[in-house]
Amino acid sequence: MVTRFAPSPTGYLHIGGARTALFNYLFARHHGGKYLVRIEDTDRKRSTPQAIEAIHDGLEWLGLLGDDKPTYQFERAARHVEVANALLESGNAYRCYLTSEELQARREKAQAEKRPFRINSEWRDRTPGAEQDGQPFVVRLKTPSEGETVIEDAVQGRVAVKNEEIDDFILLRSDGTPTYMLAVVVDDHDMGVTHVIRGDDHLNNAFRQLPLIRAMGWPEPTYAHVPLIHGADGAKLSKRHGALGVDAYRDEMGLLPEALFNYLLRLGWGHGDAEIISREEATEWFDLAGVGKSPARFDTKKLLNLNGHYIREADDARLVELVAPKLMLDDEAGRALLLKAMPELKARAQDLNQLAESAHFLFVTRPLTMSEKAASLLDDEARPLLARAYAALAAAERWDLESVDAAIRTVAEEAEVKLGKLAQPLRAALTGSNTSPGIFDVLVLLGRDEALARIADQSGAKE
RNA sequence: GGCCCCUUCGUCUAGCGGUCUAGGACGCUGCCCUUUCACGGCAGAAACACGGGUUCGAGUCCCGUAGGGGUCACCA
Repeated sequence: MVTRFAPSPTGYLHIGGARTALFNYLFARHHGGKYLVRIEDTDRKRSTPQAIEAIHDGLEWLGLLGDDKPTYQFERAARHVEVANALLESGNAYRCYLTSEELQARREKAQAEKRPFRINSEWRDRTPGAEQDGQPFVVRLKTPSEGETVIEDAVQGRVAVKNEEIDDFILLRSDGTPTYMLAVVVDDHDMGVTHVIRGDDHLNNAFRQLPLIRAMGWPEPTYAHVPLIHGADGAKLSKRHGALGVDAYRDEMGLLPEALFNYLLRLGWGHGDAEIISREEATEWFDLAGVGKSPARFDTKKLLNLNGHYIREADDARLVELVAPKLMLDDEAGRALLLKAMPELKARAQDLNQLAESAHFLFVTRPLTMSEKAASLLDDEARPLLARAYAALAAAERWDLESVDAAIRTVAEEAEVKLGKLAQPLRAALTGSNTSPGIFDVLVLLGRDEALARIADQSGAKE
């Protein structure tokens, strides 16, 4: 059992491609088979090394690299031509001398007359004469013209198309280079691919590829055409709503790979009520029967919710490594402080950016700039309370959770105010914000000197 | 337009003829917890596109309608 993910390197690894890769990977793993990656770079004009790099990075980040080194389709061009020639020799393909201009003219004429257009090359049954000598030609496959072709698709079910709908598509261009349609079939065969799992935009292609496979007498793969992912508005996913490269999800959105993995898996596939699914469970449960036939819409909120879950589950040291660059933290002391604060910080972040932002207060230098809401907390009523808190904290013998807790609660009690009345201004003074981890945690994290200084800045208390 | 595919809460889905007064999750609303924000807990609003069949019985099968999507290159 062999599956493959075959992206064309004309851009980044987009979200739909990532899901296709995931399904191929999971299906192979589930059945103990092999999962391969093939770069479809036969379009030399549009394929770039940067795109290949981006795809590789994206797959690596998601843990979806192929089991072997990737195959590059362009390098196999000679083999593709060889197969085309074999087809020519066996009479399953023919040289067509129709030029693209002629074809274009026929297409337009058909359109003007509102007739469906089909390529109907007279060269299918015509032997080239002397005048064709040296003239450019393409090689076309002789597809069957009667009856129908049926595909038992593992996702779509039984799909039948009349053979008259299937045109004699091009195998070799007039410059002698192989087309995608030829290349996929040859490569899939040579790589031993048994299950072709891909976007359902390829379903129509399957009806062309099958006659080619049959002409060669090769074993037919099982097809599984997975519905495309749509944007939140139901339209095709475009750059505007989520068709970003996975690198953007990582770098800009601040996602963890396991969150995207889980989200993509649940998009179009379900396993009972399971929502949080580990890689191991996914491997154990994944099947093509569970893949829905209708396109799914991309939902950023749910993705973020999942990401929050995985952040809370993530190892603190790992999160420090991911967040430190966003804070431009390069010293050990800073990292140590971040690590110490991480259990409190990660409890309230949905993405790595929020996580970095929430840590910001730890590293700013006095005097703090107050957010609007923080500033409004520091009113005339609050300042004297802060001064009292300052005194109580300064007098504390030790500086740990227990003692600062006791000190602050005592101040609130003596001043006959609710704890919140004191905690909120304190939070503002200490963090410059109205939201933060628990106030006692903040005091301890900042340390005695820094904490007292920040309180003094806002209360007018003298050190 | 031709061909092909799809249609359960706003979204992702469970459902594979009776157990569905349709379940879960995200989101939303309310309450609880609480020093803030989150987390967590509890409660709630919210769907079988429509119309015909088949059947004792249909969200589940069939047909049509509407809506959505895909594809029609010497791109992949």
